[in-house]
Amino acid sequence: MITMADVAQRAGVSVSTVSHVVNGTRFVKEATREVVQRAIRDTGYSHNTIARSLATASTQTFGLAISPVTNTYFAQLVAAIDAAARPAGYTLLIADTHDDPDEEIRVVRALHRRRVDGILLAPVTGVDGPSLRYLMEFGVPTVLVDRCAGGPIDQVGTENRLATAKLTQHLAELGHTRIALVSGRKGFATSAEREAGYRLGLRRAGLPFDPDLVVDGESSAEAAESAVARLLTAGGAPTGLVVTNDRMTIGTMRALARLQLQVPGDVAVVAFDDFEWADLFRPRLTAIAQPIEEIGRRAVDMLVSRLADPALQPRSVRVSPRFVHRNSCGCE
Amino acid sequence: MITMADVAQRAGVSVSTVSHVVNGTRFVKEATREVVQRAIRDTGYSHNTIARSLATASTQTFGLAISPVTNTYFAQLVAAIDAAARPAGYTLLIADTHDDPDEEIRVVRALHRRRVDGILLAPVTGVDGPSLRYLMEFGVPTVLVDRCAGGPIDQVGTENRLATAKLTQHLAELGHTRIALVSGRKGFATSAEREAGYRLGLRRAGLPFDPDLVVDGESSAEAAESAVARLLTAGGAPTGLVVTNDRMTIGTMRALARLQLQVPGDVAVVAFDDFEWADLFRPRLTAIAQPIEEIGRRAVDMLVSRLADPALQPRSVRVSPRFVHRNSCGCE
DNA sequence: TACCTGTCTGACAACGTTGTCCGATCGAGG
DNA sequence: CCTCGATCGGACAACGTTGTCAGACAGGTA
Repeated sequence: MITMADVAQRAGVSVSTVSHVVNGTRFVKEATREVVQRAIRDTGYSHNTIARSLATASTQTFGLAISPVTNTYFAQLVAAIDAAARPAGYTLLIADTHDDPDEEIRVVRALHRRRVDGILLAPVTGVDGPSLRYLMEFGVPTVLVDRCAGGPIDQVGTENRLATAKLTQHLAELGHTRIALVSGRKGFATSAEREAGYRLGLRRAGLPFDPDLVVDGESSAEAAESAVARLLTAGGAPTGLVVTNDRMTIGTMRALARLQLQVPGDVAVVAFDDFEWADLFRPRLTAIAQPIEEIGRRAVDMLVSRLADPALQPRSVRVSPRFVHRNSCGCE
Repeated sequence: MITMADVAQRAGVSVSTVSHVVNGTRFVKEATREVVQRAIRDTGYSHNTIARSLATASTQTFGLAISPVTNTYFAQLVAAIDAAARPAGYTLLIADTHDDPDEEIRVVRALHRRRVDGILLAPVTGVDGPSLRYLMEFGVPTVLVDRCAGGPIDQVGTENRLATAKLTQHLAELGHTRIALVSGRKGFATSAEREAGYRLGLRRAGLPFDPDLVVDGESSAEAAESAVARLLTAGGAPTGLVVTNDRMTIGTMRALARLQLQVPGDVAVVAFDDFEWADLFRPRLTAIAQPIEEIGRRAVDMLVSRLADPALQPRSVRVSPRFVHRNSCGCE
């Protein structure tokens, strides 16, 4: 492998000079610079990032610990964060937490060993979970995305409560009185917030809260499918469904298809997360669209600014999602 | 940051010893090992991968240059490759080529600068494109995935020709005589292979090839949507459609919905790529399912074995996809 | 005692950069 | 002719590991 020393020798200068022309870190006379640059081209020199990182104690890399495979919304979020990090000069090291606490702490440690400059995390656990404790103990610059765990950590997520309330109220306004919630996995910050929003919506619509109408979809398609099937075949089945993420929407749709139930005729459906194919369903899905680009942008901004000033007060930002009105709710 | 020297001092041993207990690279007396391990715990030492990489000239990392955001099948492939690489002791550095030649060579260079031990690439360009030339020139261990560019490089992909022929023949057997092809982007190896398969299927069914029945979907939903819309509103519209990837299937479905055409009544549809929601469409999509796990596994195996023996002859493997028979073809 | 054979651990030179400190050279001003 | 800045480039010590080469020590044998 060609090193700076090889280039230096060929150019007849020192390695310092080569380093400085590569990085532009100090003025080098035009003529010398040209000689060096041509030596770089001639030798096909490729800069060794590893050595640079060791010398500068910086990798220009952010770790992203998230579970994009269990969650299509997260997959889009990864793309958004990547798009935001690149222009800021950072590469992403993506690690899949599989939404599992044990795996989460393992990938967080792995990211730290690789000396990423900062970590973006969609946490499975809360502030007092091992991952967050680890990150805080070692002072790893961190920002939480999507799932806002609370505590003195930078975080950015969607405003979940009001949005879910809106979904619920919308069904109520259409005359539904038995509105069920397909709830996300216990422990995720988003699940609690969306359930709170559901209750708020019910209250605002003057509807009573019935615990039997809340089923646990565990944030997965499979669990949601069976939970919804059970819900709809039991007595006192609801006429409206509020589903709280895209995976569970798929499960819900599967259950509905299996039971040969028509949407919105037999049961109206509204959901959290608008995904690419949502408008291909018949009828088209009424949904809450999260501002994914904005979340990605804000998260990266936050991390970059924390690196610049570690003394900053931890910030928590909530971005507003968009209500996408289509037909699965029963509106034309 | 805590270093091995700190741990060594605390344990009252040398850094060599610490290194050897960390890596298990030579025998260390039980008692000493325990002292070191407790010092590691007490100090909260985190191994510095950067320094290790510099010393060993190995990063235990594979670069994966692919475009998972423009392609859901690729997104699954990323997960499959990750799942295969992890147990082999490798981390993935994922870089998005955006299916753009300029971006592709840029990310390939970036991956090389980061000194990944090998590269897995779904190439946009061919063997004589800049990326592949670069990789061969610098002797970077490389395996091509999905798009088999040919040439003396390791590669693994799906058997595209026979599979597409089968799709085409299936429609022919159902009585269709005007079968159109929604073709992928020019230049991708897969596009050419699938088009060849379509022609083969036609030939086997005794049907003539009509160039007007081949439209360019450019491997994207948008292009496919307008191409299919144009195709179906023109004179002599086909009664059967062979769509050659998942993105274009979405575009096709959109066009069909827009034109209020029924599947399979007005037009039968069969497609390459089976995706998660394919069974949620009404009717359910008849499709070719690529063996994604196997491709990921094989690709990683190949790269690992090439690392072990750089003198190996380049290998090219094709894996057989599965025909998933549902209803969009008109059966049932 | 002298020597040998294991067994265990320590010193130290890599690895390929960066950045600081210092020295060389040159032109201008006195 | 000498001095003084200004301008430019080189030497070299980090950075935190790994792995080789040796050395220390204990116990056994002659």
